[in-house]
Amino acid sequence: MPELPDVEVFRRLFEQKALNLEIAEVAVNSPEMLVGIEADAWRSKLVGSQFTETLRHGKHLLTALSGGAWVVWHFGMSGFFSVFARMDEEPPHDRVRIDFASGSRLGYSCQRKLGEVGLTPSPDTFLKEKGLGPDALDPSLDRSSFVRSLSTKRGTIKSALMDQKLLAGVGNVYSDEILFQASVYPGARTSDLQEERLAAIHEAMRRVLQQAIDAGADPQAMPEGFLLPRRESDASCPRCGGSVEKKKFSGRSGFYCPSCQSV
DNA sequence: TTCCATGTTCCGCA
DNA sequence: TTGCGGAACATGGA
Repeated sequence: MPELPDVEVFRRLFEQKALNLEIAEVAVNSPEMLVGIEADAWRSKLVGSQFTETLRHGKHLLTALSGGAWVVWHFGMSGFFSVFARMDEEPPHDRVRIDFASGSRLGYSCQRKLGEVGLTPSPDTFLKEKGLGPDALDPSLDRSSFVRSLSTKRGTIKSALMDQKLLAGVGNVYSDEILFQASVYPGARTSDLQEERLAAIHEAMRRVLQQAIDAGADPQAMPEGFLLPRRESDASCPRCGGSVEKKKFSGRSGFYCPSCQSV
């Protein structure tokens, strides 16, 4: 679930439900998911404090604490937030839970435990440490800088789009959608693509991510013509009606339409 | 039972 | 030396 659009939806939920509330209690049910800090130390940073602002970079969500530090949330393949108005509710696989003095609670669930929760002094420090590229929707990643950074890549265009050090936020599902919308075969060598095609991918990337956010990252609410709700081998292509194919590209399964997408 | 899953990191090979 | 691609990671559903 959690690629850029999903995390943006989480950010908005957090912004709406968790900002400026005193943190009364913190439960760390799966301490192994905390990175670089002990559960007790992390808890005591939060309790008595408040979240004051949020920032999303790619698939990471950073939330500022009134004490100065920032909590870093990463959702792996199965993470999400849930908010409860009542204290007697709790979702399954609740790895971390924050109870607010106002009586509501925020749960961080991550069934597969591939996510991470941590603490950083500042977003800058964190981004530098991780070596993340610019956020895929950042205006600074314009057509020319997108083309420039992709021009150094040797592998497939699909894996280039998913390289978080190049640009942050695009994962397996949205790389497929972007390439479908741009009519480019996922297994095309990046170095074989002309500049106009890279520019088309850039344009499709911005459009797809924004539309997915507007749809609340809900597959059923995506615009007509999206491949995303049809990630099955026997599905029909929303554009030509032909059959969607599934194939491994550098270890991940990609879905594409062989007649609409080409090198 | 075996395979697969929307993420990241590590290792071997070119 | 650098970078690509596959395996591994943890867990549960088909």
